[in-house]
Amino acid sequence: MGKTITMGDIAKKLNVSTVTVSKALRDKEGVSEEIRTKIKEAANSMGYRYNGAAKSFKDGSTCNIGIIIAERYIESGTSYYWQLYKKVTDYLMHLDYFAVFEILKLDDEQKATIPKIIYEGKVDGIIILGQVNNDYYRLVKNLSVPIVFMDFYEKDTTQDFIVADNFYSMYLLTNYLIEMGHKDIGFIGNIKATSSIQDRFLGYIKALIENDIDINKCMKWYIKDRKDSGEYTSFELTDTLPTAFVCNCDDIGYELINKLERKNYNVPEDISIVGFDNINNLTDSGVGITTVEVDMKSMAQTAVDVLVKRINNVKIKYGIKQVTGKIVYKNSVKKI
Amino acid sequence: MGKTITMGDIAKKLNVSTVTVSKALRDKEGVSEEIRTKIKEAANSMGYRYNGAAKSFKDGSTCNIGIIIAERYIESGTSYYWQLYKKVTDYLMHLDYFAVFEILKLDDEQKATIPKIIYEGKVDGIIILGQVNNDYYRLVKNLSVPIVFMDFYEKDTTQDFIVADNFYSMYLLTNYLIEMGHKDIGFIGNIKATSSIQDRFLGYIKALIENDIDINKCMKWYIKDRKDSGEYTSFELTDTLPTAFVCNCDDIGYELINKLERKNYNVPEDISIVGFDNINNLTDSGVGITTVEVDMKSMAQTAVDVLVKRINNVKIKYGIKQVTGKIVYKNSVKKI
DNA sequence: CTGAAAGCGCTTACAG
DNA sequence: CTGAAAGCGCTTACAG
Repeated sequence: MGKTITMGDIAKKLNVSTVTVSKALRDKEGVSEEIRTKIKEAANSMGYRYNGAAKSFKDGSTCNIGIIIAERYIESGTSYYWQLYKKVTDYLMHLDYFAVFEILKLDDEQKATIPKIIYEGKVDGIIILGQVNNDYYRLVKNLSVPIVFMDFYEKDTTQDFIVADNFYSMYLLTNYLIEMGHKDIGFIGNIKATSSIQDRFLGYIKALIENDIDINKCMKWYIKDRKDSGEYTSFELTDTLPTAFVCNCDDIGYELINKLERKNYNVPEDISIVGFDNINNLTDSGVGITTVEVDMKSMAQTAVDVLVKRINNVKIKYGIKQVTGKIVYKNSVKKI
Repeated sequence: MGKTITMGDIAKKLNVSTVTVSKALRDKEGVSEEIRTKIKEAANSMGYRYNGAAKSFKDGSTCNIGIIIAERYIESGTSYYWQLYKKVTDYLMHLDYFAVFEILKLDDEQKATIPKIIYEGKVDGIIILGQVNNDYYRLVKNLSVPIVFMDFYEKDTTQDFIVADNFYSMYLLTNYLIEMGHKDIGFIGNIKATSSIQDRFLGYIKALIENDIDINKCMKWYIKDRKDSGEYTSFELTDTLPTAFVCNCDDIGYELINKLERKNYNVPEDISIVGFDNINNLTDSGVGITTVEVDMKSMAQTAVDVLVKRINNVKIKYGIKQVTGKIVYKNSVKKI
């Protein structure tokens, strides 16, 4: 291949300065339209290619944001995280940043290996999508670039966490069940697995407490759907059943309906169900789960806005930002 | 923030040369272990951050690959393209490249706007994932960086296309149906929507021809599941039904089973079904569709390998590369 | 093993 | 509107 064409080459050919070429090509002011046109034409015909690295080098910023997602969150075809990832990327581009993607391997997480995008100095900041283990968390939070954590948080007031308002949303949703006459309400999830599940659980408990419902009784219907490590396991129904279940997510909710229907319980006639996430499934029997829809767009924008401010050294408070979701009513709850 | 620490700063502090610092930090030979250690420690304590842009600038390559996916392919939570994207990224990182993601908006596709990653000179090459419209295709294929197209092709022998072996796989799968005694076999898909669907259709037709099955008869059971533009539409069953359906993809296959079950036809007892993609669903009635699993990993690696060769000016032949999939037998076909 | 020198292609700040 | 000069932080190729 021939040698690379630079702005200097165009300048020489047209007998103008490199500065003028730069202004013309990058649509900056300070060039007459006539010369600008001539320069753009020359650039085209000479096969000029803009060198982004030179610019990044010059002004000391890559305009790249790294997005790190642990592999386990994106192994299945369906994943909430892909949608979040997409919305983050969308908004980044809107602000003239680029998304550089890194998949965090289990091994690198456990050994707390420094991310390649950092080691290679590829990005101005990082967004970590989804909870990571403690060692890895400690590694990345001490990195030399700003970082924002999404969809989980730690007890650390000097970092930025963007999460859905799990606690409050599930509190509202459980209250709704109670208003519909339910008092025997189980919970499905593993409250040690993630901060999100735990907070949803606590919102559920708060609603029980406020309504003088016996928590110990309801705990008989606490069913674990995954290991503490987050890995899914198949779960069994309890011997007796409550009149309603709060599921930590819709996926599990639909699985629950399946299990119930096979034992000839119908939803919502026999048992009511609420979930979280608003995945747009329907069972074959036509049941859609009443659920919470997380405002992913707003989460994505908040995360990016915070990160960009950190990069630009805008002083803002550290801490958790909770993004409020909305309840989506379907047909999985019956008034009793 | 203080000023940026450079290799030069470390060098000055330790009374060595910048060259030595560079060698030490980048794990190159030519430094004694003693000095290397000292340099690494100093880098740490001084808060040094490697400047990837400087390196890119210096050696004229960004080590970034752009991945472009049209927004319409990733709007739903579930998408084949996310998995392909993930595998491409995985392999890129394995080769020390980074993935820069760009979502192609419908508007930019229709107006054939130059990709931002190109305009900003961010990448050494591009992979386009999924079929794009003709104007956009013509734009990008004339860009100044190497480009590889995945999951579709055009009649253009001077470009690189990596596709699944749609034709041959569907030919095999249809033959299997015929071996199981089926002669009345319908097809669901829109053969004008994408090259993949069209080729699957042609593989199906080939099997019919070879087995002297009346094509015109089978065409009575050709059902369109989407518009020519690719947008999904809901479809109706034909008045009479064949004994088997070839579905252009599993998603549609599961939708078909749903429709059939609501009309009290059972799969595979009354009607057999085959699909494509091997999405790991099961109907509530416990049916899994016999299908083709595309070797996504191999597709991803092939695409990346070709692109990297183009970037390095390795002379290889242009054209289509078809990656063979495998048939996955489940329980949606009955011998009749 | 160690290092002096040159250069990658842009942009900024300033002068005319 | 136009442009001369300086400099961003590395790495390569070579000499000692």
